[in-house]
Amino acid sequence: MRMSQMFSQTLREAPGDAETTSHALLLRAGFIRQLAAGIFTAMPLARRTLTRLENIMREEMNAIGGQEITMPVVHPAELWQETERWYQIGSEMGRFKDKNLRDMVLGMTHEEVVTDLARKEIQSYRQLPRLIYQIQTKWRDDPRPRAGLIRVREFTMKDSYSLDADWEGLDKQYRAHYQAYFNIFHRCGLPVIAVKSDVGMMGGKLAHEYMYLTPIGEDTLLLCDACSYSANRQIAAFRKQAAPMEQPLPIEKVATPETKTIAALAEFLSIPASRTAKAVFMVAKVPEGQVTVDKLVFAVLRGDMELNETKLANALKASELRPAHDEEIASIGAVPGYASPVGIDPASLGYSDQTPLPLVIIVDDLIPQSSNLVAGANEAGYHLRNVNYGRDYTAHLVADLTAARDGDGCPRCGSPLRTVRGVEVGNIFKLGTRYSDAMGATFLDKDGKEKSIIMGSYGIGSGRLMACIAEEHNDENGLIWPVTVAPYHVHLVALVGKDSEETRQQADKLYTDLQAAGIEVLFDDRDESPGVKFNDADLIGLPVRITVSQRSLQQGSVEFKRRDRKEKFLVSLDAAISRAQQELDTLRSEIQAKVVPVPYED
RNA sequence: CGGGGCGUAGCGCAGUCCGGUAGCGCACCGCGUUUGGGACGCGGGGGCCGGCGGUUCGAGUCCGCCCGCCCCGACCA
Repeated sequence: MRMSQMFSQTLREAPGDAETTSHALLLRAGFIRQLAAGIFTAMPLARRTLTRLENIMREEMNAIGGQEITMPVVHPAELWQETERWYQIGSEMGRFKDKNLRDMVLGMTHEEVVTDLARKEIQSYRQLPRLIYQIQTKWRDDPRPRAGLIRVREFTMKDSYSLDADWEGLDKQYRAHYQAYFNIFHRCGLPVIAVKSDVGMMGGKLAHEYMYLTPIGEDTLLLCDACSYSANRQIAAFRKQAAPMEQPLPIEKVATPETKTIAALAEFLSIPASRTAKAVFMVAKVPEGQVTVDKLVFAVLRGDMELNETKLANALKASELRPAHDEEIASIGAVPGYASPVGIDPASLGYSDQTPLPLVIIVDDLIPQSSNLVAGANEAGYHLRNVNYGRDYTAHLVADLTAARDGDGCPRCGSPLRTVRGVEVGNIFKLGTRYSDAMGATFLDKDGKEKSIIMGSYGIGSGRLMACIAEEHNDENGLIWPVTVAPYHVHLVALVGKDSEETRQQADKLYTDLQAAGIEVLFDDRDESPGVKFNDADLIGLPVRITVSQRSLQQGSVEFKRRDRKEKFLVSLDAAISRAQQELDTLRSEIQAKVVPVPYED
């Protein structure tokens, strides 16, 4: 490609709203342009990188038996109603009506369409296992797009779906993806870790997320350096420090003026926060069939713990959670700041006039193991000492509700956990029969019985992957693309002075010869000063730069420079092509050395 | 959805407090000079100052409503 002909330009200054490195550099180097919040155009350079990423994904998917298909972006709503996700997913789903006023969905993922395909195509166990995948546009109307390509609304995803006759088959395909995904990221030069994760809106049994660790990440992960336990904070377990059980003492009401927070209460009574119980009120949307019911949730945690909303939502099977308003709290007779489960009878409350919302009382699993806690008295300015679960109150549910924190004990080995931030670049889910049951995707097994197809789904966002690679590989001058995903291999810079027609001709010839040798070249043939050309080359970040100038030609040579190194060196014109091949091969083998088997962690 | 910030030329910004015919740098076009780390001279083009409404003789500037974009949080893959 001749830069004089290229559609995109570089920018000297990044737009002011680009705050993350990858966003600013991709904009400045002319890779991406924004159309609206979370909606971007891939310009020619980005398009080439994306194609390379996607081809790596194709190779790895094909290697584990994947067959590429393309499913529609627009789906009839009926499919999503069959699985009830039409009712469970909120404003994140793009919905519209076609000209016949039929409800339609913009695909945010493709389980429904795959399951519909499977129930039509698959009749026999002889047709299983299968693995299909596509690289397709998704629309998820995220309430808050951010950081350039890291979190967007419209994006391209490689999504694959496994279909199996038995659970062993699913496990096999899941493990095949587990390694194939590491291969993909490693071949793209992106270091990642796999962590156990929440299944979220996908439903299903087990999930891992592939995390690129970076401070700009929006997920918090807990890692154990001792035993390699790793999990998203949303589901991370940890060893809770249970206090020794004591003989239950009689309840005692104490005046505790102006102690609306746990910290204030603990200080006022001179006790550790772990001797208190904390009340957290939320309103949960809980799907019941085709309707969603709002429920007031009264969650009780030990005072030194923090609520993990994902764990709470999972325990309640809630699709949405929000903090309750004070009026809602008051409606059950609790007093905000001094709320207590004591004296609130879970059985007597329900769909009554006093309580517009049905109530669910749920306690953290540490609470039944904690004796003589201080809890609210449901009266402003008063608390109760020696409150004991079971004796003084009970709950509808007991579950793990608390968020793991930095330094908490690893659930496996007890060593302190460490928190890091990460961006999720891929995920794998064991869906099981969540979709095939709902949509009647069955097959006839060997034994003549009709069974549900067992499914898995697996995704990698290509734009986010490109952004993470940009975030990882750059310096103060610009991007530094791994050779496997660089838009071109070589940046050929021609420094053509006034009286150097020969330089121009040599550069043109080298451009043609490099391409003839199968090397992809970006040729800076523009009428620009050397400074501009070198700065643009650094900004765009192709792996190898070759400079042709009168100065080097006088020695019969051209100048080579690797983008990731400082050194420059001269190579004779005759040897330029083979040296370029050699440099690229070296770069390729440096990356290939990182593509290694990764032990499976369940 | 809550909190904060910002919308003036392709990009970065000034001008808004205190109303009086819209500016700077880069980029862009033409001519000439220049060519190893963001050159120089001369001459040019480009703006419904986010939108609508109001106040005023007069609004980029004051008032109201709306929209868009960014950041933090909630949420989410």
